[in-house]
Amino acid sequence: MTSSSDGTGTGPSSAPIIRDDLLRNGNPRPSGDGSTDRGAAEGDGDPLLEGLNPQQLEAVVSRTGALLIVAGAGSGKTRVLTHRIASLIQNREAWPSQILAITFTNKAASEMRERVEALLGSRAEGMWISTFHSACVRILRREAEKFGFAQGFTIYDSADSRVVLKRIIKSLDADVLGFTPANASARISTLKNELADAESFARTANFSDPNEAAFVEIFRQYQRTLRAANAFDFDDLISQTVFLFRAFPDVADVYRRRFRHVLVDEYQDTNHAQYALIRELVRAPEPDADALTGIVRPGDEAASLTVVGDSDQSIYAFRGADIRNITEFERDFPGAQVILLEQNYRSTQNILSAANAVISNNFDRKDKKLWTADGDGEQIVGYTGYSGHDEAQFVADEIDRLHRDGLEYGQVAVFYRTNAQTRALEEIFIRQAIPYRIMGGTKFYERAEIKDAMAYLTAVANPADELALRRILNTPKRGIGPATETGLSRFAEDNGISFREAMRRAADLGLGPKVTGAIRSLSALLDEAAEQVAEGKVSEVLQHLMSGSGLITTLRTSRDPQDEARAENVEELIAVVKEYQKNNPDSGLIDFLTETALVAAADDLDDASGTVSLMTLHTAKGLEYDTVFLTGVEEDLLPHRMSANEPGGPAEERRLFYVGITRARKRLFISLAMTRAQFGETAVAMPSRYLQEIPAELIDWRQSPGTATSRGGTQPRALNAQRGGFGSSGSLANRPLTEKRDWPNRVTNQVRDNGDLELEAGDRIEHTDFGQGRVVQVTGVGTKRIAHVQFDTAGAKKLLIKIAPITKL
DNA sequence: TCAGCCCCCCACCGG
DNA sequence: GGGGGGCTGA
Repeated sequence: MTSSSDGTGTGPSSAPIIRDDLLRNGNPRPSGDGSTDRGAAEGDGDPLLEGLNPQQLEAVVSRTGALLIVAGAGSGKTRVLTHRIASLIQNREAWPSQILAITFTNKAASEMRERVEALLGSRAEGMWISTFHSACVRILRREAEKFGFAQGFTIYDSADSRVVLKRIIKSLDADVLGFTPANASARISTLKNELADAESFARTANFSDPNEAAFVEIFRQYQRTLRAANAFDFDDLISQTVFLFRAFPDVADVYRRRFRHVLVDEYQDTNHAQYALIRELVRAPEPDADALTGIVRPGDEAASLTVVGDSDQSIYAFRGADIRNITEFERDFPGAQVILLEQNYRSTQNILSAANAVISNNFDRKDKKLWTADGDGEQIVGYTGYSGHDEAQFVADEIDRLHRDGLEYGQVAVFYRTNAQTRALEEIFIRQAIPYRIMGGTKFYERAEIKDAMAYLTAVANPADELALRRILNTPKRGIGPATETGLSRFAEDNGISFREAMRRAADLGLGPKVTGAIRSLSALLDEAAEQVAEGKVSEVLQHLMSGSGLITTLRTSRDPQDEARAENVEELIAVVKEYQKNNPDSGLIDFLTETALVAAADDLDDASGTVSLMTLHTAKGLEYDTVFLTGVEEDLLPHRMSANEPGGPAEERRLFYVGITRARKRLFISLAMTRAQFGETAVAMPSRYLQEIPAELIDWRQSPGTATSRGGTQPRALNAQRGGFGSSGSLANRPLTEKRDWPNRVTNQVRDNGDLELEAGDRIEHTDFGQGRVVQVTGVGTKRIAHVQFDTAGAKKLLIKIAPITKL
């Protein structure tokens, strides 16, 4: 049992300002009885409680040990969470360091942090607001040495895992059994999400099945390789933290005592490993009695747990999310309080009606209808382009129009199902001079040249990482081929030394003088860099590695025209490092590597307010924008072809569509294309089945998919049967459209190098896609000059002069 | 033994 | 469109 605060020791638990009764788990607050019928008057005078509806207020002030907030889209969930955190701090019920708030995406984490900081100012420091993965890395880095890893362990991304698996599969000839790096990786990932490891799996495996026997061996070797490389993959970060807590209860207790308030966002998306981690964290620590006084200190009870979720927004089944975690919360945590937030404060009624109509097609759900008191708003706008580029052009034109009417670019988001769809959007946006930023994509860090540069840093930070060493061994080309690589590897094995040590002893391998010299100078470069690390400056280390290795120089002098851009990317990485260092003066090389491994893009380093945000529907969850473009609403994309035939697939894809719709505050655009490029080829696309689930009167089709038939002609286009088909506001209804020439407003993705073409107001130009027009105005300088053109038939457009496919007449 | 070239095969979503 | 594997020429 908890005694009263003694007020003498150190640490928050002894601070007199902490209200002991409130730290106690499960105790009612002095001022309340836990009923949801709490008058708003209670919030009077406290800015943190003002303007909350009764349910939101209860969710902020409730202090039961376990709290589930069922929050429909736009119901003020983030507001409730951030105010709840802020009120804990403000009322001195907790120190910031006692708060652990977990989200799924980096974007959501930085958003929550910003909002808490806005409420509290600098008092938010010391709070852990992070993704599951970053929280686990922080714990693992501190405790790594307790279980045989060095503190500077590497985090392998999925591509790294596949390289390892590829080698293993090849060495075992397991490819004949149907193993590929991708499927083996997926299988291992699924197991790790269930907290299985190679040995526990082996215990239940059926070894008479050659496939299963081979898989056990692959799994074992994979895990052995990672351990030898002092590396964790993404799934390990969670599962190993759970194993750590279970194996070392005293270590777990440190975190259990520290985090008195654990809050989990998007709880419906937790998988078993994440669930287990939460359970471990909110378990009561062993009593920590003061040996001298015998006083048991407060904080020895289980931490309070707040989870927020909405089963209609569960979209991560593909990585093991288990909806039961939320549906069975009350059984898991007896005495838990449940609060429902249903009123929507984000979207117009038209948008909500569309969302309600769509999601009601999912069975097995508790009926729930979002509603707003704010009115119908504008109709949803629909558009069908001939191709992905036409669709992108429509999006660009609408953004341009809205921007001219005063809407900030930062208030606009474009969503899509797959990252591949960004290409067409980017090509058109660049040509149309629309500032955009791709959120959440890992693209930059997935580029080969960036991975190369990062591998140099990794090799310095974690010399055990053979994968990183092999990657840079012959990058740039220095005449060290596969034979030499294998030779080094064998030499290391034969002599019981690391690959890195084998490089130092290259002279003993009996290789040619040229190759030996190449290995030794690389080895020396890495040694120099390692010494430099101790002095601090990560950017200098990277610059030294880049100039010493000649990576940038090689790219600059290459004959391949694309290498120039690659060199610039590496330069940009150096700039990123410098920027990182400026913002995090106390952070070292390992911190930087962790950050880049876990934080998809450098997107929270920059303020994106002046740019349109492009992201996948998955990244969009939890965010909101004034204006939303939901693109590629086609069969095979949404639902995606990989999900359409899986059990639960179409329902999950519908939730994804629902998530996208409910992000919009005022304006929602839904678009699709008749044809879509994939594999570099163009295929016919059909409207998504979900489109017909939106009541026809809610959508204003600027250009309807109508009754156009697919090229195969065996099926009418999916939608015309319902509700009399699409509105015929577009001129295309009831007219088969199979030929591109029948389709108006079609654009290409052509660009042209216009060099230093000079344009001024009044000039006439001709554009490949838009025909003739008159230049109204020219803005910007140099390569960023933009022509504002009034086309004779295509309307007003902005064009980036340098690359637009235009000629001066 | 290595570099260059061609061809094939692929591809959902995130940390 | 692009990365990786396999083949060929030096």
